[in-house]
Amino acid sequence: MALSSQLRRLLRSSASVSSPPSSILRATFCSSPSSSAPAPNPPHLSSIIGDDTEVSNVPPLTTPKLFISGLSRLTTDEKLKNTFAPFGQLLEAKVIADRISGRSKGFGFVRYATLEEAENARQGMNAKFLDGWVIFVDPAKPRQQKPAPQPDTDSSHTGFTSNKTVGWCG
DNA sequence: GTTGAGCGTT
Repeated sequence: MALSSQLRRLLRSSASVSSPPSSILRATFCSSPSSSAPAPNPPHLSSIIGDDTEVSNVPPLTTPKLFISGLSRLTTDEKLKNTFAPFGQLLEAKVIADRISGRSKGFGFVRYATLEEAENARQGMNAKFLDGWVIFVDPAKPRQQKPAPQPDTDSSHTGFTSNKTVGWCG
């Protein structure tokens, strides 16, 4: 069954999904009654505890491209597109599949026109169900650039190719 | 025929 493996996957990343009990964190900040501590730099508790912002404060996205992970292997591009379409204008929606086997790798990318749409889709579809699997929406990292910039064609015009292997005297 | 870590074929 897919549920068991999904549960295992959820257990792995439970740190970023489950909201930790705030009572424990607040208890940590309770200063001990021992007044021996001079506390030369009293911090503003309001800035530490914060408002209602949970520990996983969602920072604004810096890219309209989103990385969708946890996809079902049956989920395809269109399903992804239809799922993320209501959140904004999709410029791209693709499920990455292995070119050899042709099957999905279980993750994909969606790109919106603006950051707001991406933010909306992220907060709307993160840790939600798609094809029976819990998907995760995260900002995508810039794709691998071109590997070989090819600075110049060396050893083409000089003719100085060290063909002879340098043999170590050792 | 699916068994699950992670960032793409152009």
